[in-house]
Amino acid sequence: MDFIGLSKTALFRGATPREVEAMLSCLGAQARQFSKGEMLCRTGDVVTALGVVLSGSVLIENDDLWGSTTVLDSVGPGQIFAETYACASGEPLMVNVVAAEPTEVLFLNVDRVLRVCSHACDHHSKLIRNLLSISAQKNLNLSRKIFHTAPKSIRGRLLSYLSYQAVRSGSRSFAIPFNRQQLADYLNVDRSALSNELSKMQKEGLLKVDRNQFELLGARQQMEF
Amino acid sequence: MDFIGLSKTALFRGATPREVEAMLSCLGAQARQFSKGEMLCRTGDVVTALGVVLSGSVLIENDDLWGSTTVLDSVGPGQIFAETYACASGEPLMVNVVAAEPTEVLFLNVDRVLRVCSHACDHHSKLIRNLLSISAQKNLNLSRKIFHTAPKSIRGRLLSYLSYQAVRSGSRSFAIPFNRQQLADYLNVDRSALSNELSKMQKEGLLKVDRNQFELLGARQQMEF
DNA sequence: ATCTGTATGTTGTCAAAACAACAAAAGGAG
DNA sequence: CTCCTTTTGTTGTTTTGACAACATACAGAT
Repeated sequence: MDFIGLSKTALFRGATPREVEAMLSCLGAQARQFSKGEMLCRTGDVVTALGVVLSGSVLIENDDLWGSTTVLDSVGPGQIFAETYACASGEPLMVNVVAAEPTEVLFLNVDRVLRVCSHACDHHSKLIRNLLSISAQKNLNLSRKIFHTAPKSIRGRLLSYLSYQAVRSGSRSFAIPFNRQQLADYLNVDRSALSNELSKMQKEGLLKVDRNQFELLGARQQMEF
Repeated sequence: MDFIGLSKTALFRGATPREVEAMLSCLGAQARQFSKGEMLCRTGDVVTALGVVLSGSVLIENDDLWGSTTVLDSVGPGQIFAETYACASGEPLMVNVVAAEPTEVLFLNVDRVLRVCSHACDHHSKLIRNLLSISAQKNLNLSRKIFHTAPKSIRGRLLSYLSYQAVRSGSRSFAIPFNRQQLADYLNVDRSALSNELSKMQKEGLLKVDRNQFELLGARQQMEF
């Protein structure tokens, strides 16, 4: 990803490549290279800049009390990371950011992004709107995950998640973006138990499943369980 | 809460009462009254304005598939609501907003907030920074909740939550802002099971508890479980 | 002090889900 | 096609936590 490609990302959407380049110099953006495994930020750090992945990818990881590492997210070209911490001034990181491969990252100081400069105010304010939109979007994603993992039973979680997917797709029949293991992780349940529950629900006539293709059936789904 | 009070809120922090008043007229803010039980927004609505509670309070509620209602949050004077949906343009609400009592609310069109006007740009951009900061902060709160409810066992959740509280307070001894029931709700577990687990952990010497006062003990907490 | 309501702790039962181990199906690569 | 890998489904066992019911402790009011 070069500066031209940036104009297609969520953060710079709406700006032309020329404008992107102008903004970057105006903002004093710093590009840096990282080799595989190198740590860009670590738990406890207080960051003031957000990162834009230009090429390669970074992993957002957490080390628990017992030393084992969990990958929370993977961030690829055009996507940003650490923006939440940079925007909530002063909050120390609860995660590590590690290069998953040779990676080039652009760092943007959030204060300078938010301090509207006298020139180019219109693109600049578009950038700010994009940043806010990204943050709000992330917010909704997190809320939804909490929402779908709130029911105590696997069936409850599945119905919550699948109902939402049906509404979102505007149809009782839809595909989900997860395989079984990923869905189990998302809903915070055991994969085999998830498979099992789906089988049961299918036998009870609540839905039809084939791989990641689902169909919710009948009004009975409001009554059962 | 009047316009003077607004200057002490998270959204308007940094602006004087005079400046707040100037901004409000510049932004075309609309104040409205609601009587108890009145619905301000409902599931499925697409909103373009955020709400600031001036007096009274509103409840953020969810109606599940079976018609029962869950209160997700309560928003009081000086706090804002619906800002996430208003900022993530086009996302329909997944919740209802209901007046819990006679309530006065100020609605701010987010587009106008984000469209920097020619006058008063400095306060205006402070407002935008505040909004982004609120969003980022909310983001971190949601992430933390997801994080602390990720472990499958009650003990795991407790250790995750308590460790964080210890780090945040900078001491092994600290108070938490929840009673048992609230903590159980936050960690998504049964209250009595939570009490029980705390007892066990205390017997095992992992910690000391008295009401909402906690003390994490020794290095053993890294080894056990 | 007593009464009352609320918060917290304790115990036992039971259903649900984690876990483990395996079988079956799907999808590629040669 | 076969071989290999990955994904998904099935079954049985074991652990866990939800739930109910109750006991105890605490705080406020009278």
